[in-house]
Amino acid sequence: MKKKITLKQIAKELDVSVSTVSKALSGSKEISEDTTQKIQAFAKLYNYKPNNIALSLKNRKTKTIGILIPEIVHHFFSTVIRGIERVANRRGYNVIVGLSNESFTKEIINMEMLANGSIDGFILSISKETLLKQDYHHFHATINQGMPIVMFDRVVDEVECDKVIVDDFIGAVKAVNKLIENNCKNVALITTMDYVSVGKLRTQGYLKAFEDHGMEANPNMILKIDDSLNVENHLELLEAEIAQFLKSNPSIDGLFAVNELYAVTAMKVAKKLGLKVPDDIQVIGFTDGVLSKHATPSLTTVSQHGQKMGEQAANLLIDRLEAEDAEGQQYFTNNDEKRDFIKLVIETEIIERESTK
Amino acid sequence: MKKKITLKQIAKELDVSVSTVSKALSGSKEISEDTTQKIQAFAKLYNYKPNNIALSLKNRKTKTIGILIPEIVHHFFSTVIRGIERVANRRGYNVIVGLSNESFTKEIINMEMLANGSIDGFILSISKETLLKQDYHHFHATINQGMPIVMFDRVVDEVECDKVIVDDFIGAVKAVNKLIENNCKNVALITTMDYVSVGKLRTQGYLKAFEDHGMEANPNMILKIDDSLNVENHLELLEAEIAQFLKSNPSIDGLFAVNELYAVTAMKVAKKLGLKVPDDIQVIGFTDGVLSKHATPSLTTVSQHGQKMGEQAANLLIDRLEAEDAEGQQYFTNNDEKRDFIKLVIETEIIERESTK
DNA sequence: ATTTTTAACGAAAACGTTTTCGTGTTAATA
DNA sequence: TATTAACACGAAAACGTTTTCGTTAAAAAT
Repeated sequence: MKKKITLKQIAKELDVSVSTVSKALSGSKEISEDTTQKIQAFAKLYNYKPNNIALSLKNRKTKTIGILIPEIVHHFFSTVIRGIERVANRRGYNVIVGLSNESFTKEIINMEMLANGSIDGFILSISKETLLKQDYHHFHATINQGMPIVMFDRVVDEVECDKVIVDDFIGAVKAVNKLIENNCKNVALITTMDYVSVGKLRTQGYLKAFEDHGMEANPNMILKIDDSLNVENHLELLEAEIAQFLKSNPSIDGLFAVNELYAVTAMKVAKKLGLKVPDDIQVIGFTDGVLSKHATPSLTTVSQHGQKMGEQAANLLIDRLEAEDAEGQQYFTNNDEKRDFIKLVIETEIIERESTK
Repeated sequence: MKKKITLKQIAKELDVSVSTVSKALSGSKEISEDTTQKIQAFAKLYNYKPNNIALSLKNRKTKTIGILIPEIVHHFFSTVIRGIERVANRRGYNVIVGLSNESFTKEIINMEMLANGSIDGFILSISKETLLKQDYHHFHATINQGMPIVMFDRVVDEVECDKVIVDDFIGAVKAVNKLIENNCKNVALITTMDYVSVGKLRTQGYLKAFEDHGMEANPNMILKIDDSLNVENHLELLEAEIAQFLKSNPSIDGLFAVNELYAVTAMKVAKKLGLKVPDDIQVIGFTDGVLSKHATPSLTTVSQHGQKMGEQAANLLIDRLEAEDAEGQQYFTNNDEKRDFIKLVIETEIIERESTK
């Protein structure tokens, strides 16, 4: 068991100083060719690699970025992570993951755990509980400590930072427009409670589409699901609620759901009620995940391009980190002139499949 | 923008030495009550938190564990991560994630990137390409450097380390047994190429079940999919292959697939061919993911308990890390008496749904 | 009154790097 | 020959901690 070798050990072994070894390895021409060769050979032989922690301490930057998301067993979030990891890796960064589990407290604990030097910046999506409480002090606190944050998907105006979101509003408009143009006379909506910002926006998009067509939305055609109780484990409840909804609104011939689970479940329920998809009822969901792709019939969805979101978020963060860097060199500044924060909007795209005509 | 405060700054501010501050904060009774109080108050006021990197360097351990998996947009792997994160967090560890993307090279790069001090140990699942190449030198190398590895799911005998796997073999046997006992006369198998160890084991389980029932397996009833080309993006190909398979074997009335995608796709194809599930053909998959749960009909599957695997893996790793620790204290040893490596087997469980009778 | 103990604190090393600034030797210049 | 320049290297500081070992002054014991 050969423990990793350090500069000091190389130095002792070769009877030179630590500084000489360091310089030789970085190819400084301060060191003679002979010694350089000797040292490099030795280092290669013992597979020397500089210790990351020591470098982090010295450089006061860790080259790792922290991801903080509500849940990882979730197609959308995992695609975002994949996107982040991709550009992070390409740009020489590592990625450390924290899970809030939709809990306010766990979000805070995780942030504090990571904010103490372990990472250079955050990429996060706010937990539902935090959204509900509207308590954002922990975000402000870490930003004030000089640690940049990039928020994605579930963002909030109260926090000043870079953001990357999907145009939930327009996406919803497009989806509902499509249904209306496909000759649906009664387009219903299945959505979440309003405190989840994205649910709210998608609902507004639904309403806007009606308005654009000079139609009036019927409140009875809107089903709000309370997903405070974990839906995944209470599928029957969800199904029952949707069945009830569909039965009491038999005229529904088009359906827009704010996530794919609702959409797929609705299709399932519709089929059980003897409705044909898409002949009797057309369905569009939001979030293009596995379910949409593999459902029967496969589901037309509004794609969020999670991976792209992740990539953009990572680029935003790293850009800012490296800008700070360069800046710090020049004038050691407390320039409080508010730097502009960027809000990137990723365009949605409707992926047409079998659940619409 | 208040940058994080350090011991040194506190010391200067309060006109004491750094050591005094450190001791006071840790409640050492070497320091008088007065000064302790003063220092603690000041520290709390400025929200002092020790710098993790500095601690890591000093203690020569980072309290973070590295996860290296082939893919993250994958229900099984993300449940495993969730499990790891759960116990890691509970036991005071962080989690850093690397993605190999099923690539041998990326696996190596990622390992090297993390092995240089960033983490205390690995939890990983081997990439397909590595499995194919059968080149495990990078695992041996990092183990030799004294960094423990725990492998899960895709493991390999050639590497000596802790492992946690699912009883793929028995799981498959159970599944096929169930089909046979449900009166299927011709149970088919859809599997992967043999180099993916789990696919191989599940195939063997299929064969064993036949043997147990005194039946002979028919090679024509086994479809081996070459998933070297990314199946997710070539769904039509997969469907075509399965359709061809089902058509040329019309007697099939039971089907076991080594993953849920194959199973769900097979159900889809079967339905298109006019077969009723489960009346004409019963289907069981492996891996209990979203697809299984939400397919219509919902899919009976062999559950792998990914979260549990993750939890166990994390516990194994941390146990070993902390054992090393305690040991290192006592005798500064190169005790090469081989420490026993543990291989945990997580029991599978058949989750019955609508695709079987 | 002298020695010993105790209390309260500080100096310095160590973890593994990089980098700045010397410093001594040799070679080139005046 | 005396001065300067170039070369090759080492010492030390710094990043932020913790911990060991002094050290000083006061309190206790002799």
